[in-house]
Amino acid sequence: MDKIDSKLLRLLQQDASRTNPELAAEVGLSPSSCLRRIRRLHEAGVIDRIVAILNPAKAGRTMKAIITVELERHGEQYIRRFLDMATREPAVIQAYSVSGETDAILMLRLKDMDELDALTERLFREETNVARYYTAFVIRTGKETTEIPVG
Amino acid sequence: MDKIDSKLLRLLQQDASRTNPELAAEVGLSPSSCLRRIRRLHEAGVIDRIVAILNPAKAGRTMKAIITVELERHGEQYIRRFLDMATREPAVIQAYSVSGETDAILMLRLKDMDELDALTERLFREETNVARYYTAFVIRTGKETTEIPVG
DNA sequence: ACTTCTGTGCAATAAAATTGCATGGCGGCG
DNA sequence: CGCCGCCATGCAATTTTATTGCACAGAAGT
Repeated sequence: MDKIDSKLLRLLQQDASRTNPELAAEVGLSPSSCLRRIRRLHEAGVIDRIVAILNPAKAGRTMKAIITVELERHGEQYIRRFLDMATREPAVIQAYSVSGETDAILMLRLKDMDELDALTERLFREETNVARYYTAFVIRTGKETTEIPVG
Repeated sequence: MDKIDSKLLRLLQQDASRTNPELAAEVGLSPSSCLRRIRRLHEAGVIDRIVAILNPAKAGRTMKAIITVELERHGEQYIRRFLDMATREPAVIQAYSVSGETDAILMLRLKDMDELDALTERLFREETNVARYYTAFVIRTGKETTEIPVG
């Protein structure tokens, strides 16, 4: 993981559609060497995967909501059960168990209110062990990146 | 946006490193047609970008934290100012202004506690107009996808 | 029924990815 | 201090993929 690797990671996190010769030129290597480094980063698991990021509005998912959840019983197995249930929902794009007052935080990507209604109905009925939950709607997105600082 | 487009979007959201001939076979099209569809999705902005997703642990950013923020003065311009400031922090990977009790929610990707300390020092000093903030550390990640449900 | 538009497959061409091989730098060891 | 081995690099050859022109077929509209 030298300087060149870091630069490659930064570039690929910003735009992985670039061709190898382009990347090679950017970091000052020959295409073959550059390719081998990228492959090595893949194999080492530093690069987990390459994905397409959609424009939510144009993909028909305009609403975003963040729900903080407090459970009734806080045992590890209960939290796990709730997280598993939340994870199965396609609209849930992030699901975490967290420290502090709240037990879990969910990030949702929704089409409309009806979808939220149906989802909360499924996740927060009595037998799901949820004591309280707070729904916050995203008004403005200041930043939303998949980029992790490297180096 | 027919069935084939949706399938392409699903596939590309899961793995955009696939070659065009592979994708074409998956959706039952010739490579050239498939490529043209993908290009069209790009041009239409449905596909925003192609990025590499790193393994946070292997990239040296193991900690994740979520901070909910309440501002002292809630005016639009204050919220905007705070969001802008948060956005400039590389460790902040998501920054939203939200409805409800809290004004903003930040998602952080951190190397260690020192980094968090330094960051809170910068973001939550007196003149930043923050009344209260709650830091929740992510204990377990149940789900974390960039995939938006399509179709 | 005719025209038009749009998407498709095929084939040719250009570009990129992949691999073998030889070279050179760098660190460890004698 | 010099020798040896290791690893990354660049070059070149080969395979694979991306790209584009072209003609055709189906759907929609006139």
